[in-house]
Amino acid sequence: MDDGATSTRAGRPTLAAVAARAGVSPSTASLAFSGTGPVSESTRSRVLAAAAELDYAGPDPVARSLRRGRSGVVAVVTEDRLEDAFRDPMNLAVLDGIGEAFGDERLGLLVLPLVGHDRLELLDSAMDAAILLGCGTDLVATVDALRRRRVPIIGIETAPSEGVIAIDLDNRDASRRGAELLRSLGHRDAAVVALPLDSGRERRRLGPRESAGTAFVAIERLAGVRLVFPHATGIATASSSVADGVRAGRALLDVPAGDRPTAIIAQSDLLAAGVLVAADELGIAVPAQLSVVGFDGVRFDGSGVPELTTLVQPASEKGRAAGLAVLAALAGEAPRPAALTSELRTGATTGPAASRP
Amino acid sequence: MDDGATSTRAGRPTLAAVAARAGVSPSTASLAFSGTGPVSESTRSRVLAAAAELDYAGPDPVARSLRRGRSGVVAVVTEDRLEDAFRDPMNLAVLDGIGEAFGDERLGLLVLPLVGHDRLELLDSAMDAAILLGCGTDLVATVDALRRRRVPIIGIETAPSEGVIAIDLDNRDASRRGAELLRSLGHRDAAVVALPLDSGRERRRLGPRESAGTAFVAIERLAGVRLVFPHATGIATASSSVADGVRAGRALLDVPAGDRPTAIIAQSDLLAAGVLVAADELGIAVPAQLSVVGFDGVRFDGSGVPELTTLVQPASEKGRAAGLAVLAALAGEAPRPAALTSELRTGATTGPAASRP
DNA sequence: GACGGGGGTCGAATCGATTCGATCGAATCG
DNA sequence: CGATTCGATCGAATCGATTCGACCCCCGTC
Repeated sequence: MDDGATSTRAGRPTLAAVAARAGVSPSTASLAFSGTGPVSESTRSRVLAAAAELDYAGPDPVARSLRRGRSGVVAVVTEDRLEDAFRDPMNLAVLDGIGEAFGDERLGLLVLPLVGHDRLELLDSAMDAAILLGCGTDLVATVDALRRRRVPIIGIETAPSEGVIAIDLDNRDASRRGAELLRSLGHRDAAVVALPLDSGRERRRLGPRESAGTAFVAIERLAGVRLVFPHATGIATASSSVADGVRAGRALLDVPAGDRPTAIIAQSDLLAAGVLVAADELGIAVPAQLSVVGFDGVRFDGSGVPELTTLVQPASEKGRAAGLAVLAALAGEAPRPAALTSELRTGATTGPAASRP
Repeated sequence: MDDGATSTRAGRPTLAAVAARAGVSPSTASLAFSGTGPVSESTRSRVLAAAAELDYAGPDPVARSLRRGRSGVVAVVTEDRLEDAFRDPMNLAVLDGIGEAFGDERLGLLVLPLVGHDRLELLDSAMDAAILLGCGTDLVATVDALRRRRVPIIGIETAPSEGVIAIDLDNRDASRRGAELLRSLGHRDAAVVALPLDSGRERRRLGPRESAGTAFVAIERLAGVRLVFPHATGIATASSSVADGVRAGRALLDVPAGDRPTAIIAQSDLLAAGVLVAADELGIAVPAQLSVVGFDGVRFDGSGVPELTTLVQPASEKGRAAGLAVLAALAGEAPRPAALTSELRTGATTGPAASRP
């Protein structure tokens, strides 16, 4: 049986061994470690001494989890490669908020990028709860798999789904407010630079209507814009990054001046920053000739990006809400969903529409 | 016993229940799921049908781990808050490299930020191996705790330590080469903008000698520079970010022209980018009046940062090497350390030393 | 027709702890 | 002084699977 592959555990002392050495029963030794229940001080120190002699690291987490029915692990499920998922500063803030909410609870974060062909098999890890972070595409399959595991599921900005505790953001309404600002400044229309719309992640023109079931956030934000500019069109990017923003910006702006939009609504600040770079390249003045609205409220301090007009979203609040929802679910309390709101911050990238030449 | 806190598991069917329903023994049902061993096609489908009827999600990962002695989880230990650790693009690339190396092995990444007062308790999670990512400060305590767990430990750019499989980078030599480029361009000295030096993370002047036992990478890179410019001094930043680079840059450059360094060696590209911003603010021309060297080889595409002269490090290679080291250790093979090298890439931010006025 | 072999199935031990109820001695109280 | 209670400890069941060896039956072979 010892094929060398089990070497991980070779020679690891067990609680029983420690108990034997200390001259107590395993149950008492367990009590001494967990701190629960009454154990005399002398016994406790005898057990700890025996543990030290054997170089015992404490109760095996796996065995403990089995017995307790808790693993102390919360999965963060994302549909991106890690590199992409965490390049988005908003996701990082969310992660941080989660950790903050956990506080003293000893919960580890298991990051599960559902990418590749055997995607769902990764969900075969021990977990006490799952947080869906950047999930839009295969939500149904993922949620089903998790539901079968009887694990609380928290969805951050996911399409509503039975049994998923929702942490929502007012994506649609916030986008509408951004668009309204532009309209009030005299803009008659706006082009959209959208977040990735489907799992394919290819860059493409936005159609007149985008089907749901793809990236929920992108769809919602687009819908908000179209409440104000019904014919708004634009480009769906391959990722939320400055580089893709530059590409989209060039595609929209590097055209005869008459065809050029007077305003661009980017669905993230990284994309907006890219659009600004593209405008700069092409000699288009912002906000004199072009207004740009972002989304997120990323801090670009010191990196030369002008202060964006953008919708500031409470990203770490999202994480905190998700973390609290996990704790509540784990405590057997009622589901604790949350709905957060974004705030329009007027920066230096929006201004009155230029009169068309 | 059912205090509501165990609700996670309430009503979850077990393999035994599935077996009973399918009219087979638990052992056979197990075989049907694991695919190991001989099971007739009819039996297998009967078991799977029973599982579907009971909405059984497959064998409990915790119980399986206990029996198998493998949890399928690899811990990534960092000494930063997640937000800070992952803001560094190099760490992201490493993470991605790890995932890439794992390939088809179903291994999840458990992210453990060792921060806060009860730091080490987080290591009480199930794990098959641990990768030390941004660890410099409390290496000894961390390594001890992991060693007691009898878990393979992979250290990425950590100070050498017994029992830690090292994935190293030529930090010292690479920095030396960067400094030599500057010397060959006529620079007589260079100021250093260093990565954080201690866990305190406060910004401060570099002393003439920095003690080891703190951030290993920063020390090594500094030592490399001092092989060429023995009296090099500068500023230790609070974090590797553009914003902190700007602050450090201002502190070094906003002085009477005679006191101003002709060259700055930043220990990361983010810091270097910040220095460039500071120089721009102060009207200092790069590279005419100031040469700047970075480290990492971050791609700033499209964000207006000029092409840095920098030491391009193979970040995802580091991750891949770490991942392979994990796999080797898990397979019971001999330790597989790695030593990677960086390459000097000459960009547009270095030039001949300006003759002092 | 007896025997060997192999595929399919099952029993039972095991992984390493936790925890409930029982036990036992000592201290408290009436 | 006997009864009661409380604190400390122990035994044994349990968590949910995996896996080794045994067993059985059917088939092919000599």
